Amino acid sequence: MFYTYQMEYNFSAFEKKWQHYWLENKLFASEADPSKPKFYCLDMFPYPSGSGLHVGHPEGYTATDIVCRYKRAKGFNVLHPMGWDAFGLPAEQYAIQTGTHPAITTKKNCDTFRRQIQSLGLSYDWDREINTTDPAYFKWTQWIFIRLYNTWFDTELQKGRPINELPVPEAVKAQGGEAVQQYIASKRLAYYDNAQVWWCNHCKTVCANEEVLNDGSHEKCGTKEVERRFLKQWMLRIPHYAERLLQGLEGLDWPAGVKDMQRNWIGKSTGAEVDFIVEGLSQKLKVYTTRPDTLFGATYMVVSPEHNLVNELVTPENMGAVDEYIKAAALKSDLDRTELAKEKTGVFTGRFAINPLTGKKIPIWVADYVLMGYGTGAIMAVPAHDTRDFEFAKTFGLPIVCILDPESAEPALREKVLDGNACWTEDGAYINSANTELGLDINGMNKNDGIQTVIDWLMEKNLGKATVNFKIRDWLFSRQRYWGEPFPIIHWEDGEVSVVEDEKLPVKLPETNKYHPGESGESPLSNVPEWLEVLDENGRKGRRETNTMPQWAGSCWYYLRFIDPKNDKEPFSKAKENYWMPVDLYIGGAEHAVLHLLYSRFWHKVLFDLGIVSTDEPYQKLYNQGMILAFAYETVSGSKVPSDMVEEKDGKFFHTKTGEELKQIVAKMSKSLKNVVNPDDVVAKYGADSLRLYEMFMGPLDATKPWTDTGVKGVYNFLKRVFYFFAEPENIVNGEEDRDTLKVLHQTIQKVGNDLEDLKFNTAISQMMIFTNHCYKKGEVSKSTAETFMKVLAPFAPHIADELWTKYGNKPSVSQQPWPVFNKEYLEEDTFEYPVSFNGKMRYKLPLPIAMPVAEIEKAVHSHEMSVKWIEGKQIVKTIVVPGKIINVVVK
RNA sequence: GCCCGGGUGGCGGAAUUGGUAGACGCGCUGGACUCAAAAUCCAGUUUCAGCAAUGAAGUGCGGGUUCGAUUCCCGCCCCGGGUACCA
Repeated sequence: MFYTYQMEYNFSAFEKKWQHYWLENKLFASEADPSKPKFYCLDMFPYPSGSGLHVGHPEGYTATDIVCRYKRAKGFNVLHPMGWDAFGLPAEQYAIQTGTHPAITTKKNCDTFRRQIQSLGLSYDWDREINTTDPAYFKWTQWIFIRLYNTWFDTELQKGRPINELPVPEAVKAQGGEAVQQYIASKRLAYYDNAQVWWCNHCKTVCANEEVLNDGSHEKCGTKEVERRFLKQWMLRIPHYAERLLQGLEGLDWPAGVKDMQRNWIGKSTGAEVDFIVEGLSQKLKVYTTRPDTLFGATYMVVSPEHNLVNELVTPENMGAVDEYIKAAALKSDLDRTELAKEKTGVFTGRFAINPLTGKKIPIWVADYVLMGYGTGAIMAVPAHDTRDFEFAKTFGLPIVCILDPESAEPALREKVLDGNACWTEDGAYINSANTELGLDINGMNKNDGIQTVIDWLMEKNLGKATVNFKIRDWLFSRQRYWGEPFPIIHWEDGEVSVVEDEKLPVKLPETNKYHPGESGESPLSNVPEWLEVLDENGRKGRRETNTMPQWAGSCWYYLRFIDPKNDKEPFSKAKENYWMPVDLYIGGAEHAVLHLLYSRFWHKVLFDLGIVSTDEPYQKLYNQGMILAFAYETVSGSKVPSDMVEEKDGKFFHTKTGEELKQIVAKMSKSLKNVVNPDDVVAKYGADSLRLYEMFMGPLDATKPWTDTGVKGVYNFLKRVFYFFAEPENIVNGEEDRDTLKVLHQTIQKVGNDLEDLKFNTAISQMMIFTNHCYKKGEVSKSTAETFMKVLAPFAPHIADELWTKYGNKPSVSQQPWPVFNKEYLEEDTFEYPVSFNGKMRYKLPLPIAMPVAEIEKAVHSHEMSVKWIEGKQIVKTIVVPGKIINVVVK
């Protein structure tokens, strides 16, 4: 049925209708079907906060939704799920304040999020919705933890293996059962140990290294109340997978920046370990260096204050000073150490080591610029060629010996370096680097050859060996909180630690009304004796682990559960996993570039090694959506002014109270600036299609961009124009389509399709606007053209597309129609309007047959009346003709 | 400091492998419709000069390669993100 009069674009009259239709008819439900190509498209599932959706969420969700709708039209079997990463602190803090159980808050927040997401017309398969706080879900999180606990990493095979395959050395076996257990524990990927950890006094919990920002604040709460504590904690040996995690990046279609960040975080470095003889001590001092080639220039050594040889190294007369220094260093946090990086501190131990190459005595110092957690916690210092050592040597007047001539440096700098008055870390030619007695001479060599030669020599003389080091540390995996997955672990009174059997999972959270964590790191779970205390069949007493898992746990494997979310026999069916994995497109914020994505890759690789999943990597293509910002206002002095205190006059901004002129800036949306945009309001005012379209039209998906209400109005106008034109029966005619219209239509089919493959939504929308503008100029199009356009528009604005599609007498839904095939014939032209340039400047345009030979084109250009004034009095040097592109005449 | 991005009209942003700079949208200006307004439609809109035709300049700055550079190379400046004594 056609409209018989021009109707308003009354989106609210049909958006809800179509959303219900899609949902009720399960249009977007998908089942594994090996006969069809699959496409697994995933959003980073949200933490359902109490404040609801903000406009940043729909950005990524709309992008994936458009891709999914497009891929379905292209014949793919699409998996597109949504769920909730619902463990976390806010619900628990709320519980502490109000006594409301976090499960209640969480459910309410999830309901809000679901309602908001559904109001955007996103094509999720809601039958697959999951929630990390659901025992039916975290049963399997616990199950995976047990797998981690029961896995060791075989360095030789570079592969995780079941713990029962771990070869135990005879020497350990000889020491008895306890030693064997300890040995096994030392190899498990999950282990329980005393660790120096970050403790947040505000959150009353420990946090991962990764969660402490470099300004010393806690990522989760923003306070700077973090400090070091020693606590018994669960740790995961992610460094065992460092090399695999690094190598795995190679084949992934990820933003280069994210790969770089992961590489930096893993922090692989190659170098050598070198043993130094210490005067008057039987133990040798082992250092790690990436520059073994500079051994000739090592003039002193430094051990970190926590080094286990410090007490042996320090001589009686230096004991007092060293003790004092170590105590002071222990009180400093890593942050303090870093902040004071400008001024190096340290103290002499009184002991000397021998430089194996020069034979000279070199002093051993203790200094906190050497960290215990990296390498061996001791270094050889080469002040001439390491900036940190140089600063230290300058501060304490230690000798600086240049052993690498900076040939490429400017003469003045080179002079200073040679004299030991400047530091040089680049390449050059070695000097003072030979010891003929020991058979080593690298003088004249460059850095690369020098490093290799010295390493070979060290190996040969048994003084050291080539070594690889990683920055990445063990992952602190427990939190002293209530609202998290309980560990499936029991500590028995006899000291044994055991995991809960698979059949007894999940270990659920107990009911309690005391959510307060203890002052000294006991979890709220330790206040629930009936849950805490257990007995085994022999009457042995045990206590459950009271820590809970960090929020990262649930998100480490959720993409796998989406594949088979209702399975209560196993985490997911092997066959389905085999069909759907890997995730083909994963879109989310760049803030997860390291933590979530690295943790998740780690778990996945373990599961892969154990044969539980079929791919080595979980996410094939990753894309980060940019942040959506808002305009904000500040005074000349830089203080921010809330948006409701600002008025605009002639493009300038003024304070409503003081009249002061204000500067418009771009900032994050915040309650205090009163510039937060709520998607619900946008949907109410302009409709879901407008919100979707605007989010995509703002700019490239990965760009950071400011929200403007006039921008929303822009795409809303576009949709109105679409509606007015395509809902008007007089505009839609029967019969053959006009050639011009076919051309623009097929350009649009092609451009939109290509842009979607590249995630270039903004230019795709622009092309649809061009098509619509063309239709207005023409005044009418054929029914077939209108229907084709609806198929192209449908992924972006599915409600209006289905509304118009059915008005043409078609059965719903247009989203089940195949993507239109573009026909190249319509795009071909027999003439091309050449831009004619003289010396590279475009001067006029000349339409010529596309098939015209180059020689004739030249003739036509040279003889053209417009060319006269550019050629007159000059000589034509040459004429460049690129057929179908440009003509450039070079004159002199 | 180091590693990634990015600087294009009044604004958001377009420009295959180097080939018409400013698509599309916002805003603005003018016109149509209207008693009027809103809505809608049509036209114009990089800057400067000119009534116009047209000309000159122009993609952060300075050089270079090229018939031709937003695109490639060298040296800077600014903005955003990450990271930071990792030997």
